[in-house]
Amino acid sequence: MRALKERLGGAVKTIDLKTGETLFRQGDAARGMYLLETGRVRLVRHTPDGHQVPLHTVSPGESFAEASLFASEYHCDCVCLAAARVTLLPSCEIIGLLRSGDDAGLALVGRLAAHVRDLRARAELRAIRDVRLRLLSALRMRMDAAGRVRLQGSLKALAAELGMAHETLYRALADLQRGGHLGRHDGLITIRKRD
Amino acid sequence: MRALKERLGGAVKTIDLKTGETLFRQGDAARGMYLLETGRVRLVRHTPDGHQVPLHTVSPGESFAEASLFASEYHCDCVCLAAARVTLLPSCEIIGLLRSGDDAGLALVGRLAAHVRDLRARAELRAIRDVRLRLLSALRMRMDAAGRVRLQGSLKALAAELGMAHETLYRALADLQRGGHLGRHDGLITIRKRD
DNA sequence: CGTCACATTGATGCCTCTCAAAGCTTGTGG
DNA sequence: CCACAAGCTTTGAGAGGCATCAATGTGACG
Repeated sequence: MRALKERLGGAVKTIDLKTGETLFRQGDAARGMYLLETGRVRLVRHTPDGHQVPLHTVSPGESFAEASLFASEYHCDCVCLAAARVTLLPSCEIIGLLRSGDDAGLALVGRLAAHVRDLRARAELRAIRDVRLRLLSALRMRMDAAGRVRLQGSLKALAAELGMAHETLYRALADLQRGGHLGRHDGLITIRKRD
Repeated sequence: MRALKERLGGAVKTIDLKTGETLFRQGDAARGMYLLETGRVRLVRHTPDGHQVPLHTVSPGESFAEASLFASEYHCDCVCLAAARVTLLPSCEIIGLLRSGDDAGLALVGRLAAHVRDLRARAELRAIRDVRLRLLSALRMRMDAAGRVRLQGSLKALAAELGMAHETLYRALADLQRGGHLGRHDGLITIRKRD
């Protein structure tokens, strides 16, 4: 990501957004893809009858609007949820990079492919109905070889990511602990092996 | 798509599948991406608790398993829904094409980007808890300018895609119809405008 | 004409959301 | 150094919604 930005050098452009501001609208000519440096933005699509369909909420460090690299116009609105700084990577520069066969371009393709895999993994996780199994699967995906998980953020944030109420997550965690599936010690979760 | 195949020339390989056959399974060594010539195949992941997560249903002319280009093994199953003919495009050939900056490689990147967009849209849909709203949003995303939706597959398949029991979808559809949100006539669904 | 998959509706039970309250941790300001 | 606020963690009780089981109707297809 950084490499891509550096490779493009002066062609990138930094934009600051205030809460509620719109970066681009559905139908606007596509200028390129973006990197979210700080803050939070949301991609929203409008249906013909005026309703809104939220597509994605972007967190810092993520790229977004990659699909617009190959489109003539944006297919959704991008609105700012919390004061943000974004970097614009112009389509033509990116495409030039790809056309040149530059490694940074190849790396971008790899990231896109990884993105697809990651999104599919999340879809799988969310499809698990039972919250205990869902939580356990999520933890298994994050654990090291010894079965230990050190959570990055709060349990509450994890609950939101897994699509459950935070109370439900606490209860599920307690249940799994009672059932001997995992142990907890000051923020470190240890997952017991199962067959 | 055709361009990609022609560019690779003799490196491609044609495979015929019967209904129910499996092209590859989760964990198989990745050989490359595929092009669906005729028929229909589906990408499916299996969750630990035995549920299926349909990731994507491929129609003729589409490419699939692009993400496996940069992975050592496939991360989902590919099963044949209707007798199909597919073309295998080996990873190493494709990567060579990308490195050369060929237009066909560029088009591939565009498809990957579109895939990301599609998966995000699905994720956002599944995040809607109320089944009626979820169904309505899904229909809104598929309707034309006049608010009409002609479903591709069965309602049962749509239910699986939206992550709900098929009975629940029928009931939700009936509810929405009773509430005047939509109308149905021999397979065609018309969505009423709302303020 | 039988079989199979989809479509539809009913009844029931459980799981998760929601509201509520209390303990715990962290940070901040007086 | 204390007191207070704010956010996370945890547990309880209740209500509602969706999955599940079950049964029937329907259309396609061989």
